[in-house]
Amino acid sequence: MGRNRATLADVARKAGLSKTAASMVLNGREGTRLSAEAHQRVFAAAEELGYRPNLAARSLRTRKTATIAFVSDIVATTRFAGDLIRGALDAARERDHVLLITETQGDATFEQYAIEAVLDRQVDGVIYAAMATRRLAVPAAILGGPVVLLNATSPDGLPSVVPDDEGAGRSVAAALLELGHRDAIALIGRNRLKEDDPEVSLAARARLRGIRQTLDEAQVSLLAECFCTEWLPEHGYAAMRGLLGKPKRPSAIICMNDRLAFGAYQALGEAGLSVPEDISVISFDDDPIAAWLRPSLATTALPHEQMGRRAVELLLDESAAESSLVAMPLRRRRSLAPPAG
Amino acid sequence: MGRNRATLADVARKAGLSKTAASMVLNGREGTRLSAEAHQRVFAAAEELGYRPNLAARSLRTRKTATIAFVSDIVATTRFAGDLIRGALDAARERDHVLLITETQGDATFEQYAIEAVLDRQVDGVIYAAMATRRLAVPAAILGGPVVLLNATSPDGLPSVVPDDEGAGRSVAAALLELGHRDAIALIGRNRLKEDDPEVSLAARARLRGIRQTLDEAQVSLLAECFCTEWLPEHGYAAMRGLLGKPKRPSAIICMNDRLAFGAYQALGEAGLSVPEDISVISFDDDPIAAWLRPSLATTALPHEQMGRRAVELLLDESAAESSLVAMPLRRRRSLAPPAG
DNA sequence: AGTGGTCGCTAAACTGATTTAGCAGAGCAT
DNA sequence: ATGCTCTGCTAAATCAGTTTAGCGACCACT
Repeated sequence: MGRNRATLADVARKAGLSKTAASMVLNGREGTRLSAEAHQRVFAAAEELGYRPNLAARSLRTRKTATIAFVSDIVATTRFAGDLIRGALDAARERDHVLLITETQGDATFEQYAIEAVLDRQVDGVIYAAMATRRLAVPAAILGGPVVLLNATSPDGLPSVVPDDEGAGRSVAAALLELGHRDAIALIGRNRLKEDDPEVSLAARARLRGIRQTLDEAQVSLLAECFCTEWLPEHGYAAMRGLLGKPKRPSAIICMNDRLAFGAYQALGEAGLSVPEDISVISFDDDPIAAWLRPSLATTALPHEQMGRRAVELLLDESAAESSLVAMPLRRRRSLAPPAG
Repeated sequence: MGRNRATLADVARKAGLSKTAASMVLNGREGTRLSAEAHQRVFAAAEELGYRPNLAARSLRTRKTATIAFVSDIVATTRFAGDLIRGALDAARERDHVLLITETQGDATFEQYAIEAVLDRQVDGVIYAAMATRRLAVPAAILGGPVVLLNATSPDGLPSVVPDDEGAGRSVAAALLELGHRDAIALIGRNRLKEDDPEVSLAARARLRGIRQTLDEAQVSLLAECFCTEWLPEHGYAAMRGLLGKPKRPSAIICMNDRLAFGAYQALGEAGLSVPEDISVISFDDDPIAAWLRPSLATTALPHEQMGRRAVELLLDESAAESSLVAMPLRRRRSLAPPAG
């Protein structure tokens, strides 16, 4: 891989100058008194030889690698990881950096290994990412350098990038109120564990808070709240069936995520009810299936790609703010309508 | 990030030996005649100082970085990328390597940049991955070192890892024949572009070949074949509606992927037909939605994680074979039943 | 007593960049 | 003529490892 590359010494020789001169010219150093002609010669030589600096040699001296570590708990199990990574990748490229990716799988041994691996490679900074928005403890070892938390917060008050779930909760509730839904709104996806343990999820509580706040302001209270042990389609299905078994049928359903909503759609379909004519449905995440459902599902998007970008910005740009709350835009789709009757 | 780390010189000093001795002991070099006691002292000193080698310095000399580049066309748009990466990540960790990830977005400028970025960092090898199984041309620049194609093949005959789509086609057809379906099997998802241009897809043609081969052997021919411009739910939906409008209703449907099948389910639901009582459905990919559908969808799994692993093995393990075709296991689920009547 | 071999270890070169310290020559003032 | 500053450039040190070449002590053998 890349043997016989021209070295700085080759460039200097070809230009008839010293390595020092070549190095300074190529690095665009200010304040050197090298002649315009010397600049020309160095650039020409570098061009001609196709010179590319050996980054190992450079970072040995400078302790900079133009490399960022992206350490996450779980890469694969969620589709969202891809977007997070892609955003970070883009922003890193714009800043001439590259991403070193490792995964801890939530395992202490792997985490230890991952941290050592990236520190050994002298990365310029670490993005510590969680796949579900949550609070976590950052290993002390990486606190020696710049760290940004992505989709997570920590007790240490490190800079972090998280989605505005509370705002999303407000948007969702407001969208229903706007259409005239009031006393027949039901919620699917309450979950004690997610709501009470910030190390499991910060999203559940924030979404709920946003929903409650907006409904309270309109003096509306929920018709029903269904608890689900997980946020998967089967749980949404079961919850929806439960709701349909009750005397008062809801006019609108808020699901805590799109997968629950998918399950709810299935139950509604079986019961012969139509979305949105009989019941409106709105949700969170903007999983691809939201757009695939019939009718398409209104939801609030987790802007993962933008979050990934933001993390790199916080890490590398001096000017960037300390932390950031990324808005979750509402996607108005076919699953919303005014209440029937 | 990792300043004041102990150096090899520190370890040597503490052990009362030379850097040479320390280096040799720590690298477990055979054939050195260093005493057992010297070994002890070096290990003790390294342990005590928490010594970790500076990889930049090491790779400057050895031209090895224990880093693999994972260059892919598109990371984000498909969920599968995560699994591919995760498999590679795991296998890399087991071999004490780390993954440098870049994305070309199918853009020549970005590709150029990505290639340079990884070559500058002297990666030990490159995994060149495509998100849809296809044929592609590998940039000449990376041919200087080990390269493995992942989910792709190239005219250069480089080692590659691809799923056995033809085998999957056979499994799918065989599963239906086994249940007694014969003259009323329809296919959804024919697509000239995907079938004819290997730079777009290798999967479509291979799947089709597998299906045809198995049906031919049983002297069965397809009842109908629907063409779709894309393999998305809406196209599956439209195709299924088209089929239901014809005089002879199919007893089983083969969809070229799970998203098409999802669309087909929607059309069947609207038409008041049940899967699998009225119509069996089987498909390809094992997208997470396959398990979420009601009834759960039988499909053949793209073993992305295993493919990621395999690519690293081909790249780093001497013993590994040249190329590999990874089996796509059949997932038998609820969407299959014998033909009605 | 001289020679050769093994043992246990080390000095120094080397990788390819950056950076510090400083040199030679020109121009100018005293 | 001497000292001073400025210009344009370079030698050498440095980063932290790996690797080559070889040194001195000791033993055995003739």
